[in-house]
Amino acid sequence: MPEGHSVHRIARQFGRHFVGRHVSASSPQGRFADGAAILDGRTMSDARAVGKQMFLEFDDAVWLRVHLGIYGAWDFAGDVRGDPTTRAANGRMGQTGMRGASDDDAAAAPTTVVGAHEESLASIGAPRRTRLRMAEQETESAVDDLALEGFPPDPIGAVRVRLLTDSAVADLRGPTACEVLDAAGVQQVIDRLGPDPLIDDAEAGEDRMLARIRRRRVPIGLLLMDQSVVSGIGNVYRAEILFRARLDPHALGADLPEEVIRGLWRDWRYLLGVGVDTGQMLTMDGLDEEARRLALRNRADRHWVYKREGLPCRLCGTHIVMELAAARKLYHCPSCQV
DNA sequence: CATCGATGTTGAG
DNA sequence: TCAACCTCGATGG
Repeated sequence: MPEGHSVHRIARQFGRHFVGRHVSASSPQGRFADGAAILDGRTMSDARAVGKQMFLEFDDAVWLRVHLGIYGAWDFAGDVRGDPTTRAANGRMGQTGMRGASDDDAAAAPTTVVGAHEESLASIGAPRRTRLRMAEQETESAVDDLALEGFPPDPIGAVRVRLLTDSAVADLRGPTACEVLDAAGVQQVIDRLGPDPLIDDAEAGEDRMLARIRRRRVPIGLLLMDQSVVSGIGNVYRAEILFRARLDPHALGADLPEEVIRGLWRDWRYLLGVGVDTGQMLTMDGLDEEARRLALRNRADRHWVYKREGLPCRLCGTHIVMELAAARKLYHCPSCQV
């Protein structure tokens, strides 16, 4: 459910708090008991994201591949304070913003309350925990509850995998993929993926995406979602990138001018960077500051076209159109995007 | 309480 | 092309 930016942030979180640490692995839910047994007791040696795929490496080149799919979520807790990425990785990464528990929500959580309480918890030697699910829960009582909880906290819900160090815990629930692989298996997965702006060299990645789009007589709206064409773009970024390019989703890849395709790659690279830095899918930087502030206030209405079916286009007033494309909702402005 | 839907992918037909 | 997978907050009764 998270698009590429979230997965990169999760990998960063593992890199900061788990890599180099001895890890206890378990499957509280039971569905990954065999895999957890393989990982248990090893030291994590690397954490990498490619597009929406994440790979955690353990001793002896044993890898865990995780794909969150549409429901999946990592829930971090423990001594992870002082980490600028913490709040983004906290909470249920991957839930929709509408349901209040996305990385966007977590990233938007006020930092003052959290910091103050963590400070006091540390000073009394109590277990520290920074699981914060949504800004709305950051009340006095909610934080007091945190203080009463021990470490590690009991798993909440159906936890497929729990990775635990002496001071941090990560719970995985609802992934579409969760499997142990060897190095060759990891390479096989990566080989099937298109370029990722945060992994591939800028020029080489751009050329690769260009080549993969130009030889296909397939609508660009579908190609951007194809992870073998370019990695990490999901339904939100697809709609927003196409609007930002004023590009008709139905235009065929093979018909697009080279410079247009290169522009798509560069915009994706830019948006991904912003997303990784902020934990939010900020796609409206073209708006004037006041309009942007108003739009961001309501998280259900913070994009150019995504989920804005029937609403007036922010630029021309034409009703935004939604259609199903390959069973996914595709939004665009029929007037601006030609 | 039941049902719906979601930032996704796979594989059967 | 479409159902299945999988989880849970939101929604409606």
